[in-house]
Amino acid sequence: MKLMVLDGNSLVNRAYYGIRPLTTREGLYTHAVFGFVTTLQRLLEEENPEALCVTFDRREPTFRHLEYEGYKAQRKGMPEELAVQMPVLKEVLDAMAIPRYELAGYEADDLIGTISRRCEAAGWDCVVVTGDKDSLQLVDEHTKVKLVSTRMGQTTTKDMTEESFREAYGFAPIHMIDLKALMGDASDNIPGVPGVGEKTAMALVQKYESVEEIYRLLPDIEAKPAVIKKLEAGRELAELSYHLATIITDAPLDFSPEENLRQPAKPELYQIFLRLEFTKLIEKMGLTGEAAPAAPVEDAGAVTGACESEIVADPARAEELLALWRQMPWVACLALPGLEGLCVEWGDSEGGRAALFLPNRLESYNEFLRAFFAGDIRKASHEVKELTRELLAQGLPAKGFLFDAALAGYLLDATAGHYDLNRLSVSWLGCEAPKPAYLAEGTAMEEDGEALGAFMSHTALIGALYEKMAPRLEELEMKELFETVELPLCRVLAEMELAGMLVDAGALQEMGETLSAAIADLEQRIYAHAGPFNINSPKQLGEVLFERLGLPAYKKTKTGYSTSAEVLEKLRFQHPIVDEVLEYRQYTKLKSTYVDGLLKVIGPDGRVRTSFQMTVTATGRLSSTEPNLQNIPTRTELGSELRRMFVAGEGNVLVDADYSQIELRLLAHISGDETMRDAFRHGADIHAITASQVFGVAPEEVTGQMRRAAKAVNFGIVYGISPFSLAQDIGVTVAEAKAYMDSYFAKYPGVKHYMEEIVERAKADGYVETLFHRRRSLPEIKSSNFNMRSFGERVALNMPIQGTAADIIKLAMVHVRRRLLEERLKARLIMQVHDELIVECPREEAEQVKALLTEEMERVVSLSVPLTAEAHSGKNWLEAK
DNA sequence: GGGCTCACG
DNA sequence: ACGTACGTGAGCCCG
Repeated sequence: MKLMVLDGNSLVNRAYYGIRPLTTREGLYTHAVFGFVTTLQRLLEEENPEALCVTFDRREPTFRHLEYEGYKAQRKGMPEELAVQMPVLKEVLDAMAIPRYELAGYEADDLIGTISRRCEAAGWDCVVVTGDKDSLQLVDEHTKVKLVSTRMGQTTTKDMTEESFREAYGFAPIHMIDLKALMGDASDNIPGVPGVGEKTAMALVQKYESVEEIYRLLPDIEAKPAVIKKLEAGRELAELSYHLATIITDAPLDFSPEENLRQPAKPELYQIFLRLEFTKLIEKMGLTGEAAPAAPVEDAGAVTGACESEIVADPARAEELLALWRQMPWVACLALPGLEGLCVEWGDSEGGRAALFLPNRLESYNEFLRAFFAGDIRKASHEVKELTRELLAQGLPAKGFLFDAALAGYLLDATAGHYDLNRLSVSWLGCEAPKPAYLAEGTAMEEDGEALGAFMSHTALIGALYEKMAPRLEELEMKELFETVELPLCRVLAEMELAGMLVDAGALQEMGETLSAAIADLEQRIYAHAGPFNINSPKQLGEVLFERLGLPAYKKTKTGYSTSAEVLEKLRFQHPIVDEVLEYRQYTKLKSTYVDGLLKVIGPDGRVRTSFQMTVTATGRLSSTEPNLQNIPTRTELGSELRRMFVAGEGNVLVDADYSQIELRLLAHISGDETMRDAFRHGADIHAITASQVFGVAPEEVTGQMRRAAKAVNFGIVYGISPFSLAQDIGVTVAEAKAYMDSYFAKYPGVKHYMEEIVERAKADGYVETLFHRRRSLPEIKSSNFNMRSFGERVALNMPIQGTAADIIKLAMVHVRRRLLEERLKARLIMQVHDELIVECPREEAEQVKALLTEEMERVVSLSVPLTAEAHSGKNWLEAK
């Protein structure tokens, strides 16, 4: 029989510091609990013990504090963000039916010592799990210690048995106490012998095993005279430390191993995990809600109100309802994929009402949709961009949306990650949405009561969400952003997605063949140096470069040598294989990601259609998937050839317009720095100006080198760079980089002031926002963890700038679309790449479109510096740049 | 599925 | 001393 005992305090600390915050709802910290539970799951799989328990420290002083007032004196209390998670963790453990032990006057360690000895007495084996090496003294024939460590977000465990301990340390585990008695322990403030460090202590214990023995033989031991002197002087402290370092094994604990046999989790675990939004864990552990007793959260019906429902089969009834809805302030609606059904929900004096429309039940289904989406009925829905795309694809109108629950969820918490109806309902309504049975494969809605019910409940939830979220949007001053930017953008993006970009498949194919030949050639040349291996495998490549060929390895990753371009660049002149690998990498990237990747998704009409994601980025930018058209190469000449493959249709051209230096202009505007503002007002080359300022030379004396460095500083500032990273980026020493930054801040004091102020404000408010009030909450900025806090500070600097730029181009897109329609142009927006818009239009419209684009882009907002855009046209994307 | 690498703004 | 730039998505390897 085997019992596993966890050091609760030690493990929760590892979990807290080990992983990045996964905040669920604003201000609710859960990641340490999450980390603890995932680690526990893994440990259980690994060890599969029959019994399990957890021990915790108590706040009360222990004998160690009483006997030595310095004990753990310098140790700071638990950070607030962790402290608030402790009761949650205990609640989770209780729900998992895992016994936990704590005892006033004893540390978790002492309870573990006691438990391990009781196990042994009962003939059980014991596995101690902790991150603390102190417990190693408990290791013996029946007790092993699993040491948990967290590096770079990765949790690893190391088993220490009697044997492996002896191998690592060269003495028996029990003498860990002696080691600590000699060398002390800074983290617990145990003194040890002054002047004796780890090395000396190790050597002594390896030779003499115990403190007692050392002092018995003193002064005739094998050690330097100085050491012997120190030992003599430090005898009392060594004995005290020995006492402090000894883990208690006979605490008066009410414990016997059989009471800790593993038991199934209690049903409330599901509810707790749901509340904490541990959806992954719910899935992994196979928890279900059915097992839950009277739920602490309400069910959807209670929130959305009882619902009277009908399936509408009579065209006259449909007309009647349409007329009714036109009179109402709003209704909620949800469509099935492919518009294979529509549910509409509204409220009257009786309560909730729902009507269901299905193509095979209502003869006039299509006409009904046409009327419903014509624009005179105000609709709240979910994922309006997707719905709009379906409607437009079927030639139907898509007007009159006043709310999108997913978009609202995103604006209210841009880092939540997912905005499906269940998540939103849990966060905003405190209820669970039924499983979307209507999305199951092969569901015939009419016969499937469960599917119908879920579909209607979901529609009702949209209404409830609207009522809950709309006031909140208003409170946070995001109503305008929502109504004038995000919602109208759904239509713009849906049209862009449907339009797609025309790709010259033949030319792309040809480029692929050229690349294949070059790749094959490089492959042979690389093999000639090193024999055949998989060049695409960083592991194999690392072995070849750094072991077989003996090149110096500058950098390591978690799993081995780094073979990144950054590392290879440094090795270029040491072996010809390096350049070949770099070239090979470049070609294979182009071939597999772009040539093959794009060829795979070209539609029958020769066009590729991306999906724009509106709810992904933390800053408000869009993202592009399947395929990602926002990362088509441009930085290298060969790569930019790919842009030649994106062409305009017959008789058309592409017009490409991009904002010039939008982020730096926003920095100038937001920070109010006069020097930077003046530079932009005078239309100067900002990087050259910065260079002349930073390096203290006349503008005409700025060299290319200086301008490059200044450009890197300019960009770096926007990201909250450190001198170290700037040095890395531009290849100077850290001191030089620091000097550049210092003179930068001296020349642009407004920028420096902004950086300090925004961080301070973010700390006070817990969030940052853009000029248009788009918000990102920043719980990490108050963290006591240096890395987490630093990350928060950089985000605080960057988000208002990147996010405002995103707001601006989104608004420009809405305006551009409107103008193109107003001016009755055939031109259509087809692409957006963060600061760049692409329009496809008949050749004759090109000049007008260029003017229209720059005009609309520039007049979105009036800043204290000019906001400028430039437009070009051409037969393909490369030419239009 | 996570890690590495690399493409973009 | 810490560990070292913001925001993304995709392909490949490997366990």
